[in-house]
Amino acid sequence: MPIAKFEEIRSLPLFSGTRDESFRALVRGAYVQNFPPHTELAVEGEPADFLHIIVSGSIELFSQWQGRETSMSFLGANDTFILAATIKDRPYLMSARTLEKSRVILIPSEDIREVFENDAEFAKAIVIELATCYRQAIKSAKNIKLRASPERVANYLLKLRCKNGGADCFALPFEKRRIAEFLGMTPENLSRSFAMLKSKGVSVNGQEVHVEDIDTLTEFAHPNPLIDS
Amino acid sequence: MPIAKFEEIRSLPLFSGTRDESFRALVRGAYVQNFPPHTELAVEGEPADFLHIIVSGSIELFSQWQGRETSMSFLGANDTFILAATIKDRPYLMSARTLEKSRVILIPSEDIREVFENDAEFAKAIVIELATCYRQAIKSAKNIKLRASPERVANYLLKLRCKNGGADCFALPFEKRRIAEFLGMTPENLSRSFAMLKSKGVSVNGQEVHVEDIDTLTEFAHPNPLIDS
DNA sequence: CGGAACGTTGAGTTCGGTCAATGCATGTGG
DNA sequence: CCACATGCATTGACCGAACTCAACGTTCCG
Repeated sequence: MPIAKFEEIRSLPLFSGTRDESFRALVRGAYVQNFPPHTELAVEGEPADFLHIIVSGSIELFSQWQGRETSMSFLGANDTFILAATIKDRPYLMSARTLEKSRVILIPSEDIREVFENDAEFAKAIVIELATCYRQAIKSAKNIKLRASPERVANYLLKLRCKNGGADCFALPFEKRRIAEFLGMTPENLSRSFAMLKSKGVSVNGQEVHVEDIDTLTEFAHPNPLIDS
Repeated sequence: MPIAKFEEIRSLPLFSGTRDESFRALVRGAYVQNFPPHTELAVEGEPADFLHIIVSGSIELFSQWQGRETSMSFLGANDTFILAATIKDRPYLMSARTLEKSRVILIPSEDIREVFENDAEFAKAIVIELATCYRQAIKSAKNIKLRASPERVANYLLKLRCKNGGADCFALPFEKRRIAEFLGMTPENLSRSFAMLKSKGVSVNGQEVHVEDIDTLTEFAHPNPLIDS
């Protein structure tokens, strides 16, 4: 496998400190793949044979139980999944599907574990990535357990606004039904939350969001860095 | 600080592969402390100056927002907290309090980060510990998002039964109010769930639980290794 | 021009939370 | 030893939040 194909990930935080020799060992058995939208890349319960790194596109992690389904997180370019399963050599806890056309690099889990043993810088990068994922999971749990659904929606909009550089007008990044699942509510309820947030100076038309009164919205949402980062 | 004081943790998975030299560096600035019940050891939002390792006793991790509070997890002997904050040098996301008299070892976060850089075996142990915590957090989120409250209670009882060697009679390990918070419900609702589970062959008297019909309970709970491990 | 998927809205129901009263166990001080 | 206070657990009544189901409008595609 020519290393040139992987130049696009060489500079990612996960590999930036990695020795050239280690990097070559990582990409030796790796391959790049393009997936169409709505393709399942991983199914929960299956063994974690590859670490996945997203080059472009977007991917949803979700879980199912007894016919119910919930979104766990949305990933984009440069994100990885599912590192913990790779490290522990255990089955996936979540399934993954593409939301749009996506380009993904797959690295055999064994290679990850091997390089991890021999390259301290790579090990450090892995740990930081894992710690970040863990803290994100804790924040998500706090969001679900401590907030009512309109509060979760309000804080989600504030986060989106922030990601868009603080503009008062921006687009929802995914279908509303996906956002609803992610926020732990039904699509119907998300609609009602949007309707209710009109009184807080928010208007939603299709994918487009207008925040007309940031102060009122913020006062209602009570955003907190220990939940919303 | 005499190394003898720390012999009790030398054999923990986190340190079992660590070189003697590294271990000495870790315990040099460390200290052991005994805390009475209901003592706060950490407050969310504060900087993570120490990694905590529980020698004995039990500790609750919890979070607050807008006057509301929720239990995030219960820890016991040999568990650590809060590793991710130590690694990333960021504030705690959760507060910690003792539930009973507890003995805890505190290691300065800087020492952890330093030894991590120089001892590959220790780094590996850290990563495994972190990956375990992360997967536990994911399981917990799935439990909350995918299950109704009586289902969470039923599965919690099955897990307790398992921890007690499969005996059909065992004691709840904490106050019911704490268990309720942990399971994402009110104490009143936990009572009602217990009442409802009578029809599934469960009787709860005070701290004592009797599982009289494991098959019926299991059929209702639908336990899943990807949630309940 | 259908047909399909999504989003919204309304009506009805269920689940879970709030509040208040009671019971029970524990602990304290007289 | 008793009287009393305190805190937890339970129960019932009530309320509100969120889910279900159904209907309808819209958009997007074939």
